Amino acid sequence: MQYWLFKSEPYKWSWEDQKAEGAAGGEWDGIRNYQARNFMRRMKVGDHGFFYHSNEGLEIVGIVEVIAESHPDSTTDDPRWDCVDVKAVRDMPRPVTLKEIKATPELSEMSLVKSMRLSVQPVTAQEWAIVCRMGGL
DNA sequence: GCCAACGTTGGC
DNA sequence: GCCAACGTTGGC
Repeated sequence: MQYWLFKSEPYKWSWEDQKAEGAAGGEWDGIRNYQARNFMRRMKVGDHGFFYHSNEGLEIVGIVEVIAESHPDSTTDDPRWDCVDVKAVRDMPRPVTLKEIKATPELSEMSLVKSMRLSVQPVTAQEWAIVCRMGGL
């Protein structure tokens, strides 16, 4: 099982929107960045990811699960772009803010801190555990 | 709304 | 294949 982090600007696609899709979930589409796409290609069904609100919020608000592996992104005809499907699993009991993450030495190597523009990124098992604890899980 | 960081594009 | 110009992201 691998862990990931998915970023979204809440006014485009929010955690509420994600939850509204329910168990059926939906495509994590619109990614037009090779690095982010390559991470999605490595995802397996059952992998978990954090759902992060960028621009507004700046916090991890929930947990999603990968429910379909990489396939063509239906929002483009360009064959370069693939995406996975994800569904909402649960809210973070207490959202974990970027500020808190930056203030935590054990999380200083997170992509969220080091590669701030990467919209889909890997999270280590250790980072996952720390953030979950901070979020009240 | 600004602007720094950084990824992408395209001319050479 | 380099690199300048350009566009986008995302924190502040």
